[in-house]
Amino acid sequence: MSDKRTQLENAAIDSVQRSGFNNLSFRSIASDVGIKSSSVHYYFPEKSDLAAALIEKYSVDFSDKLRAIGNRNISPKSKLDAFVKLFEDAIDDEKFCLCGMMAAEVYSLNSSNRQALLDYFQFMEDWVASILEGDNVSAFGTMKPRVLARMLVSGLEGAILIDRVDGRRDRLKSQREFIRELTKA
Amino acid sequence: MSDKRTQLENAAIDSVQRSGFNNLSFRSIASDVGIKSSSVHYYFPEKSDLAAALIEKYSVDFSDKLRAIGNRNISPKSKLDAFVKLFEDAIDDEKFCLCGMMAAEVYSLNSSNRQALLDYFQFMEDWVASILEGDNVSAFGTMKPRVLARMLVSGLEGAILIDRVDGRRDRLKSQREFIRELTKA
DNA sequence: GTCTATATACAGATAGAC
DNA sequence: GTCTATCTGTATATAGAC
Repeated sequence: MSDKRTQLENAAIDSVQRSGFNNLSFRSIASDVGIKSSSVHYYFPEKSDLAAALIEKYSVDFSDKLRAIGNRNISPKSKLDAFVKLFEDAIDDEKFCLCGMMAAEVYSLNSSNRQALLDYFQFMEDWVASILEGDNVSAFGTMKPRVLARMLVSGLEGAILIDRVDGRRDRLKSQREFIRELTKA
Repeated sequence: MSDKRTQLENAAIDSVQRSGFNNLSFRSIASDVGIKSSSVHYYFPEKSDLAAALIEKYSVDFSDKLRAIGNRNISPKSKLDAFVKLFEDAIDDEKFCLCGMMAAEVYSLNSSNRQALLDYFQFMEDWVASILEGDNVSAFGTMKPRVLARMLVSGLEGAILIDRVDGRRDRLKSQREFIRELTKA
């Protein structure tokens, strides 16, 4: 059993991915871990402190996963497929990407937390670009890996956003088809 | 000056595109049009009634714009560029797509309103596919127009979601590059 | 149609005891 | 660290006068 702070963060991340940061309450995560809402303020004085902790933890967990995939001795296609699977897993849990969710709620975030979101998306883009710069990846016209990486990051965030509405995976599947074309050379 | 109902809908749509449906209050739109919140209930008894009206109005306005673009005597590339410009205009007003925003907030919508969101995205996808099925559009490997259309819809929703965080257009620009490749044949 | 007034619920945040 | 108690603000929604 991890410490209370970690339990609170995990409960909060789960809640934000399902129902957003605005819908997240000190009361609800307190109840999840068996304490009172006033005690949550001991760990996170204001809600913006909680936001910062959630983005940070989610980003670190996610970048760890991407690095692990990147270090595997598999093809670029397999790496990108493993990447897409992270989004499919979220859909199966009826979850959106935490940073995608908070991007929609950007009006309720301070500038520091907005920057943290941008850092998350930038890291993802850089990771995808590094994969697309490898061998066995086909160009698409004159589009550079950087541009294709942006396409994939935007495409995956948009796909999970829409697919989550009905729980299907139609748009995520189209992203997979695109990756197949890019990596069949 | 349009009637009160229309004024309320316009104020509400603007508000949702900026700060979400959960953050929308009867009080705020009442204040926007100079009446009291209890009077808003005369037009929209419950918030779900308001949601339905907003999605409906936004969808009709949007599909009118797409049909107008489709009917112009211009190239497929120009049509898709005009399509992307709709998203750029939203970014410039610090707005997200209303249906994209409400898709993120899907947990607070009833099933009827969820279906209305899906109908919106489906219409957009069908429209893009119809453009991509025309002449002067290049295939990308074995990807069919339907799949490419899904790529563009997801990609544009994700691009505006992320770009809105810092007000830039980096990801929307990448979508434009993709369209350029598709339509340069 | 619009108002005042109100019921009910829940939010973030703080004070102070233990 | 966690609690009880409370302050203040805001939300949806309704009753009933005009």
